[in-house]
Amino acid sequence: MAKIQAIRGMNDLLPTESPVWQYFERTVSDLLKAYGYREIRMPIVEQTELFCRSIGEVTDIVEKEMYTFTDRNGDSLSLRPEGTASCVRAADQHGLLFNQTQRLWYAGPMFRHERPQKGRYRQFHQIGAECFGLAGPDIDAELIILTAGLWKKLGIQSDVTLQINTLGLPEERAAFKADLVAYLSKHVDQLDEDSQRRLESNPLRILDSKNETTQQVLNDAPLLEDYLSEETRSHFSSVLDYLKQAGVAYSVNPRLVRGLDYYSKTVFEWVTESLGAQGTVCAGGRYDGLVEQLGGKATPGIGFAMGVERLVLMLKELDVVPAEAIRTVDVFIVAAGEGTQQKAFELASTLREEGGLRVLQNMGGGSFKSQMKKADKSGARVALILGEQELENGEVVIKDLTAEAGQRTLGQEDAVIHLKKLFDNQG
RNA sequence: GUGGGCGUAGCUCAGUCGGUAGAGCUCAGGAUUGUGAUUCCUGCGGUCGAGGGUUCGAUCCCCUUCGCCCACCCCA
Repeated sequence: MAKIQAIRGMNDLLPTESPVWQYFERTVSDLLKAYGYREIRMPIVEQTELFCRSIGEVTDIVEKEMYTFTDRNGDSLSLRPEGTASCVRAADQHGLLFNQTQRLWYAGPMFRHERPQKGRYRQFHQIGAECFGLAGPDIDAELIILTAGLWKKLGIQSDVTLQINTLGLPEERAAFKADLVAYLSKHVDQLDEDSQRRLESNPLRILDSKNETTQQVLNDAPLLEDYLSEETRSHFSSVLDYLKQAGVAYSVNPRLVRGLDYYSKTVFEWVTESLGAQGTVCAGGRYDGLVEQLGGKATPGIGFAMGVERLVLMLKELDVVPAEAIRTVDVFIVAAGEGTQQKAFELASTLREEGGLRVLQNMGGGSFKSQMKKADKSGARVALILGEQELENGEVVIKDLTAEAGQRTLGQEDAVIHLKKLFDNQG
C-alpha cells in the first residue's frame, strides 16, 4: 500500500520545531498586547467574493492562487489567501467599526496555490495586526515602531531593513497609472516579457521589475511622486518624521508598490538578505478605502502581516532563539530499583502541582545508565534520582545536567523546595 | 505555469566502470553489579522513490512517472 503523504507545500510542524514557533508567537502577541491590540479569530473559509472585492480581481492571488471550491449549497467559497479582508469583514459585521477605533491582531494559516520554495508554502502562517478608525500619520508610525521593536526583542534588528513608500490616494494613483501605461506603451518592445504582460494586468508592478533594460526604460517614466496631492505628501513626511524621531531607520523606495489593490498612502516592507529569494518578512500599509469597498461605512484602516515561516527560519539561521525558550522539560525523574517508581509518581505530581514544573518521569524501567541517558536526551535541566537507598532514607539526589556541576542528596521535602526555588530564580 | 538540481537505513551521505550495498548519527545492550553529555565493543535497521525497457543479470544504462529542493513568476 502506498503511503499517503501531506499535500505539496503544506507542512507538518514537528515537536522539534514547535517550541521555536511558540517562542515567536509568544513574543509577538506579548508585544501586540503591550500596544493595546486584542486578538480576533476568523474562519479560514470565506465567500470567494470577499477576496475578489478586496485584494483585486486581476491580482495573481485571486486569479490563479486561491483554493476555491463549491460547497454543497452551490456557493463559491475560498480558503483565505490573507487575513485583512476577513478581519475587515468580521469587524464590520459585528459593529466593531462604528464610531470607534479598533486595534486587532490575528494569527493563523493562509493558503495560496503557488509553487513552493524556500520561505514560500501553500499553507503558510501569518500574524497580522489591523487598526481601524485612525486616519492620521501617527498611527502609521506607531505600527512601524511596534514592528521595529519586535525585531529588537527577537535579536534580528541588524538583519532587517525597512522599505517605505506612499502610494497616494486611489485617484492620484489612477492618474499616474494612466500616464505610466501611456509612456510604457511607447516602449513595449524594450520591456521584458513579464512586464509586457503586466502592462495589461498590473502596470504598477513593472516598477518592481528586476530586468535591467526595463529599469532603464523606467528612468524616464513619470514619477508617482509628481501626482501626489499636498495632503498625501504631508501625511507621508509626518510618518517619516515620527520614525526619524523614534530612531527607526528606513529607506524610501519609490518603486515599492505592493501586490494588493486595496492599499493607499503609506506602504512598507521589512526585508532581509538572510533568507534567499523570499526576503520580505513583514509587510503592510494603509487601506482607507477598503471598509467602504466591502460595503461598510467609510473607515480608515492600516495594518501589516508577517510571515511566520520566514521569521522562524530567520531566527534559526541567525541562531538567536534563547535556549530557555526551547526547553520543554525542567526535571527528569530517574527511578531505579524495587518500589521506587511508586514514590516517583508521588514526587512528580508534587513537583508539577506545587512547583509548577515540567516533569518527565522515566517510564519503562531500564538501568541507571540508560535512565540517565534518557534524562540527558530529554533536555531537562535537572535530574531527580531516586534509587533504593534514597527510597529507604526518604531522600533524593538532585543533579544538574547542564554543566559539570556536582550533585547533592536532599530530603524529599527539601528537594521540592530546592527545585522550586531554582526554577523560580532562573526559569 | 516555466527552468535547474536531487531521490540509497529513521536522519546525513558514500558506493557499485552492470554481478541485489556501506559509514556516521540515532536506537537497544555491554565494557563500568547505582550516574548522562567524552571513549571502546556488539546488535537492530534497506523491495537502492515507483513502473517499464535493454541484459544471463539493473541500485548503476535508457524511457516514463511520482516526490522533494532551489530559482523565475508572485508574495508573508
